[in-house]
Order: sequence, then structure tokens, then C-alpha cells
Amino acid sequence: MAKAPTVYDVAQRAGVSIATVSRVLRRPDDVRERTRTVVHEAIRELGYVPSGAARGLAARSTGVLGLCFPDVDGIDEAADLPDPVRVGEAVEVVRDVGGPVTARWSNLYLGEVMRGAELEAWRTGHAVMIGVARGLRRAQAVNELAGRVDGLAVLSKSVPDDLLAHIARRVPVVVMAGPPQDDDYDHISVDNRAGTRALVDHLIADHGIRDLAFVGGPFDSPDAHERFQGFRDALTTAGLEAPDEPAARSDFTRAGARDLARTMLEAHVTGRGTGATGRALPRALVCSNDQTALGFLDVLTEAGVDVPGEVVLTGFDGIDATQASIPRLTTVSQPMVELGRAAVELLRTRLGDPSAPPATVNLPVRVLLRESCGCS
Amino acid sequence: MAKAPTVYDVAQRAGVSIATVSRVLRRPDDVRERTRTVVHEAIRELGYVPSGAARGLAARSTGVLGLCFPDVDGIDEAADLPDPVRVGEAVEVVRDVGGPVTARWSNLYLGEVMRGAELEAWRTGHAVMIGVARGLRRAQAVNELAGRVDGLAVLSKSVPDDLLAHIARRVPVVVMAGPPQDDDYDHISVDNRAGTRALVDHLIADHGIRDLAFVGGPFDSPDAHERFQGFRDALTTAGLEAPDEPAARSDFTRAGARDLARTMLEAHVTGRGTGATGRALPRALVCSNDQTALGFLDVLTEAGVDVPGEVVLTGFDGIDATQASIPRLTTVSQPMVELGRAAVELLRTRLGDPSAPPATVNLPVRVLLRESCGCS
DNA sequence: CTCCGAAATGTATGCGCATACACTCGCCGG
DNA sequence: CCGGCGAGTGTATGCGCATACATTTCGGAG
Repeated sequence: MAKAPTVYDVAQRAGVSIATVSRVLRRPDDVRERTRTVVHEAIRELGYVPSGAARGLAARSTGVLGLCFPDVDGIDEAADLPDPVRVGEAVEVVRDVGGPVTARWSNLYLGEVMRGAELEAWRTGHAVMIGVARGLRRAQAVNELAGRVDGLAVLSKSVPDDLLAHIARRVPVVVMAGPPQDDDYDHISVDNRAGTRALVDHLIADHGIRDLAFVGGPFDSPDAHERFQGFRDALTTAGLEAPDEPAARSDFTRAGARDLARTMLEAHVTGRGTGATGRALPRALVCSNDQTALGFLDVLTEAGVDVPGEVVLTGFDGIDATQASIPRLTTVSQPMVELGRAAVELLRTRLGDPSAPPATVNLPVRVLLRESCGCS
Repeated sequence: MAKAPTVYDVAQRAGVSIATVSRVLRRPDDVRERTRTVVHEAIRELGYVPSGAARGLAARSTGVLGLCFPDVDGIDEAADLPDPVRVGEAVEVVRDVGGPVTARWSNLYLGEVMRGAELEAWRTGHAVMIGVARGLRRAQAVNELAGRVDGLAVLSKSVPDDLLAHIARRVPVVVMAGPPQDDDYDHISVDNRAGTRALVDHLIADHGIRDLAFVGGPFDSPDAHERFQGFRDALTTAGLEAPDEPAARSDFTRAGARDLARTMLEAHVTGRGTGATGRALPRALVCSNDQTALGFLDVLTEAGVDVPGEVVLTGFDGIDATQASIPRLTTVSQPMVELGRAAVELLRTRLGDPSAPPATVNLPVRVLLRESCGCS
């Protein structure tokens, strides 16, 4: 690492000019075979690796696409972070008594999106740079990321609006997983509404259920809102009365959903079994995400309510845990890898035609019918 | 995106020189407050975002660290990849009849490593660039990655030796999760040997087991080999006879392990229950990874063999599925996030002192005692 | 009011590469 | 034998920034 060799070094060693060296690398066909060989040899001998910075500067394009995520670790400042473990510590033996399975929904989610983006970028000869908008210096970090890439895919809500607008003046921006919105960015999102609708259609048409309730999500979740709209669509189409509001709102966590479920169950308990007084539980609970559904499942199972016998339960997202629950959860699977791929594809399209009007891509989802709705 | 503004544009607009603009960004304290304000205003108005390429070139350092993974998707060529799904496709409704839970071990693993690397890089003001050594153009891709970063963390076996050597002449390289080796790179790995040893110590000391067998991994897996060494260490220390070879070798997949388990079970079946003829199953099966242990668990459960009553079963890695199995699997948890963090930390150290001798960091692991070994 | 040193700012240069353009050389047709 | 043409190569320039160094400004002591 004394000093990385440059084109000049290679050129000198090969007895050619720097232009020829550059051509050997970028347009080999323009160079005589013999020359090419000589240059390659020099490159090998010197351990020459072209500087990406210089290339990017000269070519006015870096060949790198950026991916910007929100901070899902909840780490705000460097101080929050313990120092990395160091060498020589002993093996720790701990008795793991159980407790709830660690939920890595967001990690997995982001990981898959990243995988998709990387895949598509690789396919088209791009590199991928990832950034997490985290901490006080987030603005600077995002700004620097933007300065290093040809295009930036941003997960919805991870970057403040004004910063995004600033950045978008330099590089094309596509917003992932946000609500369709009337701004100047390209959007790529998942068809929450159609997915929920298809799921509820199934409950109504195939299981003959006519008494359904929707467990919503946080007020500020556009996803949850869209899913609720899909729920309403299905009811309306079936000639059922669609509520204006979700029957309840979860905070999207399993623990929160448990609390919510207990509360609901208590409210209903007077009516259970007697068949006369009080309201019975709805025949189907359509939850706005998997965590919520799993929380409900925990409580219902605990209370001896038969799922799907007495109550049908469904989720949304398609996280792994839905395959491990008993009964397995009917849900709607999000195309996470596709989300990443589509984002990169949209960026490339945009780079090819910067003046095209903003596009919105709505990715199709898959409804997975399993035991919790009475299938299988 | 007409044309991204540069320092020159900002300087002109603010009525200062480009040096001052640069200083406002890099060394704000060297600039009078009033000037600073004016410049910042110009930056805002113009939508100026500094070019990372130019910065990198001028500063002779990009501020980017690279992360290079092997191809775990098994995608060799762009042609192998279906086109991204497109707009307007219908929601698909499928009956999910079950089958083995999708194993995303490597995805999760790499995702966690990435997360750790990103975290540590963020902490120290670096950006992270990821690359997957995949396909025919892998050499070129890795080379380009190397040209864009200040340092490169490479997952063991993801880059051919000669290419790695070539690259290492330009940027510092740290090898992750490889066997300690006598090369010129920094290494960061996980203490497979001590982890397995601690686990087996527990089986012997706390459960009084003296009849243990080791289910190994592929011949070319250094991890599997180290774990076997840990197994032998424990036996030897306890005064038991340590075998020279694993009792069997799994291919590290759950499905493969099932086949292996069936074969083993058949060989033993004549001896079961009779107590006289044939060999009995060993009291404990120490598997070289979780997938293997889970595959064995599937088959043993199916065959009515009580775990841990008749056979004690353990894994290695600490994947999520080990918490969901029945009984939950005793295993050794790898510090995946730490692996990424340590890699970045090592790179930084190396960048600070390029001439220091190659270092090797061995990360401690955690043994998680659960029901499959008879604990809890 | 002058002079000096420190603070603030400007000027000039180079980072390593791609590429437009100029140039050389060998070859063919005239 | 000459002109022209194309393949192959070299020369020169600029990409956008950081920074060493030169220059100006400012504040305060004398």
C-alpha cells in the first residue's frame, strides 16, 4: 500500500500512453491485441486497480446506486452503542429460558429489500451503497450518500421532505413502500389494498363469512390505512356494510396486540357461550399486520377460543413466524425482494430518460391461504 | 437535474471563492460566521450536493468501506434471473400447504453481518458499499469495488486468492469468518472451537453424558472442522476417547440432514429397544450446524425417538428456527452483528496504521442451553 | 494615525481518469 | 509514385474538489 499505482505507472511500464491504458480497460476492441497483452501484464505486475473516484469524476457518473433506510435499530447516537466485543473474551454459557421469539421483522424486511436491490444492480453492472438515516448527523450522511451515487432509492419516511427535495435536484430519487403521492419522485409500493381485498374476498366467498372485523394499525401508517380500504372494498362489493373505522387499532407489535386482544376479549366475554346477552366475537378478525394477528392468536389460544373454528384470523406481511404458529397464519406475502429490484429498475429507467413524468409502480402481492382461516 | 451545481456555482452566487465554499463545508471554524451563512444560503438555493467522486479524488480517500459477500443465491448469470415483476399484475391467491419452513439462514446471516458493519461504519463516519462476488464478471465487479473504497472486508472464500492478493495491494483487506491463516491479511473469525468445546463440556459435566457422536459438515468447511476440533478437545479433557473423524458428515442443509439421519437410524434400528443386538444410538448427537440438528430432530421425532430423553441433540449457529423447534434446540449463537462491526473496526485500525503486522480477532460465542440437551 | 500579526479569504495546483482531437503509419487505389 | 483512408496511438484537457500558499483584511497596541 506504499502508494497505489495509477494509469501513469502502468503506461510507463507498458511503454504506452495513459490513453491506451484507459482504452485497454474501457474499450478493448480499439486496441491491438499485442498492446492489450502488454498493458494487462503491466497491470498485473503493478497491482493496478483503477480509482473509482477518478473514474467517476471523469466519466461524470459513478456507476453506483444508493439505498437509504430508516433507523430500525433505534440507535440515535454513537454513544448508545456499546463498543464492539473484543478479542479473548470467554465463551459465555447461558440458560435460555425462552420468552417470545425475537422478532426481526424489520431486519429481515430490509435485508430482503437490499438483496433485491443488489441483485438487480449487479445485473446491470451497478454497485450498491447503503446508508441508514440515523442519528443527529443523518442529514449530512444522507447528503453525502447522494453525492456519491447516480440514483437513490429511499425507504418511505426515512428522509425528511426538505432534505429529500434538496437531494432530488442532484440525483433521481425513488421512494419505496410509501403511499402513492403527488410529488415529483418515482414511487414503488406494494398493493396493500388489492391484497387485503383479495384476502377478504376469499373469507367471504369461500368460507361464507359475513361477520368480519378489521384490526387496524397506527394512525400514521399509510400501509395500515390502505389495507383497511381493501377490507372495505371487499365488504362493499359483497353487499355487506363496511365500517368507517377499524374495530380497533394495534401498534403493530405482538406485545401491543396481546394487550389489545385481552381488552377486546373481556368486553366480549359476557356474551360468549350464553348466546343471548352481549355481543359475540366477530367470526373473522382481519389484522393489518402479522405481528398483530400473532398477538391475537396468542391471547385467543390462551383463552381457549378455537382458531379457526370460532374465530378466523388473518395477517399481512408474510413474516416467517406465520409459518411456525399453530395454526399457521393465513396472510398476504409482500414481495420484498421485488421491491428492491423494482426500485433499482425504476432508477435505471429514470437515468435513461430524466425528463419522463414520475412513475408509480404498484407491486402485486400473494395471498397465502393456511389453517388460520380454515383452509388446508 | 439539468446539471448539478458545483462549488463554482455556489462560490459565484455567494460572492466568494471556491476555497471558501469548500472550507464552509469541511472546516467551518475557519470561516467568519457571516460568510458561512451566505454560503449556506447559496447552497440551499442551488440545491448543491458535493460530488463524492471529486472529493474522493482530491482528498485521496473516499470515506467508503466495502463489504464483499459470496453469492448465496446461486445465481451465476444474469440470464438465470427472471425479469422483475411488473405493474398491474393480479394478486395471486395460493393455498400454502406447508412443507419445510423456508430456510433463510445465509440471508439472515449476511444481513446481520451487514447490519453490524453498517452500524460501526456509521459510527465512524464511513459509508458502506456492498458487493456480491457472483457470475462470470465477478473478478471485474470485485475489482471495481476495491477501486471505490478505502478498505475491504471480504467474507472468506468469496474472492479467489490471486484476485484478493491483487486487490490487497491497493486497499487494506480483512477476511471475515475464515480459518486463521498465515497470510498478510487481517482476519476476524468466530471461536468455533471454544464454542463447541464449551457446549460439549456442558453435556459431559452437567448431564453426565459419556457417549457422544459428532455430526460433521462438508469436507471443505473450515468452520465444521474447527467445531469438530472443539468436540475432540472436550472429550479428551474429560478423559474420553476422541474419534479421528466425525461419525457422519452433513451437507449443512436440513433436507440433506434428514436423509443422513434416516440412513443412520436404519443402521441402528435393529439394535433399538432390544438392548442386545446392534449398536444403540449415541446418547448425544453434537451437530456441526443448526440445519443439521434440525434435520435430525425432524427424523428422530418422526421415528418416535425422545429428544432429549433418549438422544440429546445440539446445533451450532443460533438461527431463529432453533427457538421454534420442539424441543427448542440447544446451540451456540454466533455474534453475527459483532462480526460485521469487528471487521469494520479492524479496517479502521489498519487504515490508521498500515504497517502494523496482520491481526487476527477471534470473536467469542454464546452457548444457549435449551430443552434439546435436557436443560430448562 | 501607523504598524504588525492574526484572521479571513483568494489563487493556483493536482488528484487519476476518460476522451476529443491530433498525429503516425501502413496500405490500397489511382 | 502520390494521395487518401482507417486503424492504432499519443497529447492535451477538464471533471469538481481540497489544500498549500499568497494575499488581503481586521483589530489592537504603540
